Amino acid sequence: MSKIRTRFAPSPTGRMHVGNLRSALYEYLIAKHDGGEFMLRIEDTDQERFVEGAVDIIYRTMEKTGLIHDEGPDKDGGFGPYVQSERMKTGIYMEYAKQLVEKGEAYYCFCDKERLSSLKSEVVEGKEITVYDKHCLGLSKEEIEANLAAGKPFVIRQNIPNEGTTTFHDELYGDITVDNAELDDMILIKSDGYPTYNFANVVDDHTMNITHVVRGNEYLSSSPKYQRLYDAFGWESPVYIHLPLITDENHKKLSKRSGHSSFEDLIEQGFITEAIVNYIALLGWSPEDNREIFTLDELVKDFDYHRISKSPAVFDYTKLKWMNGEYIKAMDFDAFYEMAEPVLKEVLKKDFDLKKIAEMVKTRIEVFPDIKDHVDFFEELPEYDVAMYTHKKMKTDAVTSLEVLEELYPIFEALDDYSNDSLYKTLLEYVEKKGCKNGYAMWPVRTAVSGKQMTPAGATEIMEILGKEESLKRIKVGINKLKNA
RNA sequence: GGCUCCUUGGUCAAGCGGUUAAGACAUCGCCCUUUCACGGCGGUAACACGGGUUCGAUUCCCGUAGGAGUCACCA
Repeated sequence: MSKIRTRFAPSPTGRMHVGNLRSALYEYLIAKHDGGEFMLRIEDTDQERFVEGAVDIIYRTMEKTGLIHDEGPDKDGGFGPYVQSERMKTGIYMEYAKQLVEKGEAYYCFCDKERLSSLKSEVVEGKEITVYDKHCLGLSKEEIEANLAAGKPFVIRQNIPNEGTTTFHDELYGDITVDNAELDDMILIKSDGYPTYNFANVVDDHTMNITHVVRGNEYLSSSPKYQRLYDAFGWESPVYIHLPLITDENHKKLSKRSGHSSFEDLIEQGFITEAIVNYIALLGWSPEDNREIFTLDELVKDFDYHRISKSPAVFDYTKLKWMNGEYIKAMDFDAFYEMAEPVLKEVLKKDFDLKKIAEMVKTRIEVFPDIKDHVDFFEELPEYDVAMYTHKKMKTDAVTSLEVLEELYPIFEALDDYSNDSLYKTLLEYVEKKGCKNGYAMWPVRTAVSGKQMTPAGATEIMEILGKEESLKRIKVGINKLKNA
């Protein structure tokens, strides 16, 4: 068998949807696992939905995620042009459409919007469902010529018989058969001369030698029509691989409303590219072993498309966050700091040792914005409740937070070396003298000095960062709080 | 509504006729500790239902139910 060739064929309409990104990933993986070729084709046949700059988003995302194409608009591999609007200028689509007309597999249609909307239609769940009545199929050659000569706008429709069935084969779903009567005569060429996605897709996949057509499950129901097109042309059909849908927590197709439906959304929310790629690879596919953390190269090596699942997968934001956390923990410190620094600077305006703080926080966050909540107390002591001084494990009242803080205050006041080592030593000495467990001293100090339930470091580490003056000030605040309680 | 697809814990999922039905996230508990967090250990939790086929069904077949997708001069 010849080399596998897959393609990613997005339309430039905005951000990169995670469903699209996963399609691109799988298309890349399927080709690369087999040493094949991965191609990028821009499907911009919809003039109205075209968004300025969207093509750049596509390039940028592909490069960032490492899904490097072998051929594309910017990399000619001999099958160009790779942009459909440019391909159209070569006349390819019209040419093939006319071929179909010759064969009786397609026909000109001059029906206008009014007639179309007067067709028997049914409204189901707010959607209008109309089936074209083949009205123009009955036009004589003369009538067609006359209409064309008169410059009457037209479309070209696929001619699907009302009888019989059509079957196509999907690698994952097997043979799927539908009654032809279910299939509408879809438009191949629009009145503006552009091909529809449906038609351009088939023509391009064939003329660009695509061997494996990998796409979302939402195309499953229109695939029989595409199959008929291949058959009508007498072309060998490609291997079809339809991917299970990615849904939101309500099991509906992931939409923009979810707030994390695009790659850009996720990047803005502080996720790492590698983690995103890794996570979506596992939405609909699993390896033979139990591994979950994969680099792109490792995925290429392990990816067997026969293991792609058929049922839809919920996009689990929580698990993505966990995975992102794993990636952050595995990052080397310099790379981490580079990404953490801007976030730290957002909340920390005073003169702190940011690197030290970054180190504290590295193993505790899942996404970068988490940093803020972990470190904001350094900047300013938050309002906190005295109740935080009572710890559930400190049942005994033998040693109270108040007495600890009051006794410790003068000790810390007398201390000049505010390094963590020195502070810690001092605290331990106190504990020993006092004859209580470490926690009875550590807990109130940490609380006083941070005002937080949860901190990225222990009491003395925090004091070191804060410095003597601020530390004492905060302990004083704590003492007052406890006195007034 | 027609058509098509899907159905293992809350979520991702392994399983492909015989298993104590993996693992991960989440959740809960315990341990550790500068008594939080991080980390370690453990627990709770699933084969949608009903018929077949079979010595034996989570696994194969058929129904039912539920869910989803699709039905554009959008892709």
